[in-house]
Amino acid sequence: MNSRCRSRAAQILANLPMFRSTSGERVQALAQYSRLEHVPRGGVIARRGEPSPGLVAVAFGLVKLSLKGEPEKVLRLVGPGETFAEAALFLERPLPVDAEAIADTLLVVVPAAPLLALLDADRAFARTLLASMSQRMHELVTDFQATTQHGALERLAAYLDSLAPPGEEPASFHLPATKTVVAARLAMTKETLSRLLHQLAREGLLSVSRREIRLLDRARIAAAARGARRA
Amino acid sequence: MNSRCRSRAAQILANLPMFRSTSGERVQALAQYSRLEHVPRGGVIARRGEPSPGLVAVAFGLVKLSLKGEPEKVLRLVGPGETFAEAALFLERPLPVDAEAIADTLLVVVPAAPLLALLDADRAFARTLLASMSQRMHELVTDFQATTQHGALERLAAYLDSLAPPGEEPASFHLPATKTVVAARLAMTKETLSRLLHQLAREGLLSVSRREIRLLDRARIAAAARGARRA
DNA sequence: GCGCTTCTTTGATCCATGCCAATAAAAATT
DNA sequence: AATTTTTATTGGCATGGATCAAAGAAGCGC
Repeated sequence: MNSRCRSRAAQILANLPMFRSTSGERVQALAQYSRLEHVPRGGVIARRGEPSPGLVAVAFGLVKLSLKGEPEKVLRLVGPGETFAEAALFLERPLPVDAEAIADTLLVVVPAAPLLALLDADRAFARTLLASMSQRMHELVTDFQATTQHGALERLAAYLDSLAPPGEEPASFHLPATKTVVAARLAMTKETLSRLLHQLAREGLLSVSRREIRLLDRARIAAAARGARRA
Repeated sequence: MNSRCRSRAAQILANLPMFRSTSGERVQALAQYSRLEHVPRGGVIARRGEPSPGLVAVAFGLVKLSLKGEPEKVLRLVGPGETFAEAALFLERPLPVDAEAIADTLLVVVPAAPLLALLDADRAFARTLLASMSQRMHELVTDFQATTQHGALERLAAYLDSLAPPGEEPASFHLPATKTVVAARLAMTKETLSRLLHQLAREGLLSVSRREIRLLDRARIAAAARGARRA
């Protein structure tokens, strides 16, 4: 890897929350061992069952982590500034998920060895990493709860509410991926998603156009997320 | 806490995989700051939304970690030699689950502060803890997959297969809790569990008596777990 | 811009599970 | 052993969401 790439990698890594408190030099050192990987839309990054490639950070693009099977379940959509596969660093076990780029994506892949070394060298890093994994765990549990205890409509409402930028109403934003992928992320079929979205539109809570969502009545969206019965 | 308790706590902690590579002295030190807690069957250990009490280890008994709501979902049953609430040590967020003793239980509760100190002092501990959390994460993902992608019968078969001791056939063992709790652990109602168990019994794959399960045909149980259609 | 491919919508039907209710059986309590 | 409380079984019914099928729309490469 040439020096331009190395400094690019260092820059990307330095911006991760995980390395917030790590010195610039150490991040540089990490970048030395890392590689940049460009993956086109649709490209496979890793397959379930393979050994982990190391810690993966997304510079730009979007990665879909999914559990293969019928139907496909999307565990997480990983965007710029986020990382995945941390947990696999500490287990011999192979990856439990498939990773695929669903947009043109640039990755920084940091192998396990230098990270383990950093763990010994930098005490703050250990805590930050632990915190980061704890956070991920918390999200998983929340998601699990949503999937097992709430209906499809509630999950959708909660998801939309979480995507909406804070502030002015009506809030407007884009879905991060195709509706088919979003549906899989929400543990429902695309048909169900389509129907629910149109139902909410009919009731005047939002409007949909292509991938753009406009929340017209956030209070009622939030209420729907909490499971309030509608008229 | 008197010295008898302290040494009891130290002994329990020392046997945890998490402290496998930690020196006896350090474990002793940890025990100094810990407290033993005896909780009767049915007793509440922590409620969702409360701040974490610290790392909790089970000496004997059984703890149910569950997501409250309709219906209740049991995330995990924590038995002797296991721990929970690690993740909460590194987040300000309150616990995402309820913890209740479902048998007479003895706990060792280690507050966050000495653990964080140990993290700095003992490099191996950081790795072991990370590995332990990664392991937990992996289990959660596996469970998530089972719940979202497999039917109730497959989940039950996989669960029974995982409980069965390796070796001789027919394998025989006890359910770790009442059928109602096991059902919640498997994300189904007790009615569904009852029906599935009797269905499998009728088909000759197993026999049930009280909480004792006897797997008569492990090959077919394993097949059912993989979703094979039955005649 | 044209045609191909992928995504989305909509309707009809089906079915695994949940929900309710009534026993029945077991376990705990006296 | 009798009583109460908790757990488990069984039947009947209701329903959310999956599945199948078939058009439409949008995006994409040529």
